[in-house]
Amino acid sequence: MKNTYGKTEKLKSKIIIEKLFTEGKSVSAYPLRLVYLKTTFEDSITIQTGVSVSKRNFKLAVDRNRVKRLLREAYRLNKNNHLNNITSQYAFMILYLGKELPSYEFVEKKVNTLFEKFTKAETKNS
RNA sequence: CAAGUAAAUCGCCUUAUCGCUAUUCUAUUUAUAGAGUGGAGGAAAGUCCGGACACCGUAGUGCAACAUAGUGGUUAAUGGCCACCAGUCGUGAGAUUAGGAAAAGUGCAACAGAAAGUAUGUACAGGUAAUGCUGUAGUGAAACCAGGUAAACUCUAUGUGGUGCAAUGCCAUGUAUACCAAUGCUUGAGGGCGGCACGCUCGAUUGUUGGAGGGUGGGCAGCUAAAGUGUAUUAGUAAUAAUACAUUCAGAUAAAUGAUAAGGGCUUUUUCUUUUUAGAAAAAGUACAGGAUUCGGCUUAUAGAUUUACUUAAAUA
Repeated sequence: MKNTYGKTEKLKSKIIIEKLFTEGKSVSAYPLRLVYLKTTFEDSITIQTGVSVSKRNFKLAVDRNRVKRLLREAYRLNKNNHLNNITSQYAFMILYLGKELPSYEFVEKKVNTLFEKFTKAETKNS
């Protein structure tokens, strides 16, 4: 698996997103929160991931874009460390709950702890 | 030189690694790989004006509402822009304007003054049967057939149909012409028509409104070659227009243009060297801000840098 984050890996379907927020479980590592749900996709992709930043916390579009880019980048570079062994299909949504612009280093660290928590929670369940 | 005024321009760069998006070519396992080429702004912002484009029935009359307000020009169009005149501010270069009408009406008016209008006081003079009946003095910008004020109502002139690409057209998927309540069928419910009235018009075999509920919530077109951009010449004081040549320059949709590392610019501060110009080192900073149908303006935000034209009374050198 390469360090890519292309079109097919992005979570786009409105139905799944709605379902994700109503039925999904979550783990958090402040200021990040991961909402996830076991679903089935039509494509052969195992995981689809989206990224979201509240308009309330970041008024300017420039800042929102910046945070989303950082989150995507951290996910792209670190997903193989955590998600290679997953067999069933998942929908992910990563939320940024903070109010200040973070540095990349910080985001990367938090994403790693976030996925560690996630794998722990899921292995316990199954 | 310094301090200013106006106009215009730019607004970080390079390399490496890992990525994103559109598209072209090649290969095949037909959705993946490889290679190539595009990929945010001067304001993309606010959504304040005006157009293009699309639909609503080519959209009537009156009232209301809103906008504009010297003269001329410019444009697809404007409430924008340009030129000139006038007022105000500044030594000046320039800046700025709320620049139509007070003999249509209503309202308002500091200080002074008896009084600023349904008022007539005081002193003196004149006059009468009698009386602020007449004149002068006094206050004030203004004292009665008079003025001021329209960033007060108002009047006048001119203009404005509405809704916005979530418009609109098509394809796919899927369902409920079911249930409950109210009301109506030519003696007309309700809609079209924007705020009201008139007027016009559609209208019931599946009517209309409300309740509760079911389904979709995907894709394609619209969607980027245009009042386009650059250069030059000509006309014009200018806004702008015409001609010639060159050029193709984002199309995403939980929404692409990024991340990391290294180096270099630029600015400021401190320290050191030097007669000065300047040089070296360290630290900090490097703005405002992200397309969403599109174009022309306006408004607001913006670290820092550059260019051109012009001004300077007083003070200082």
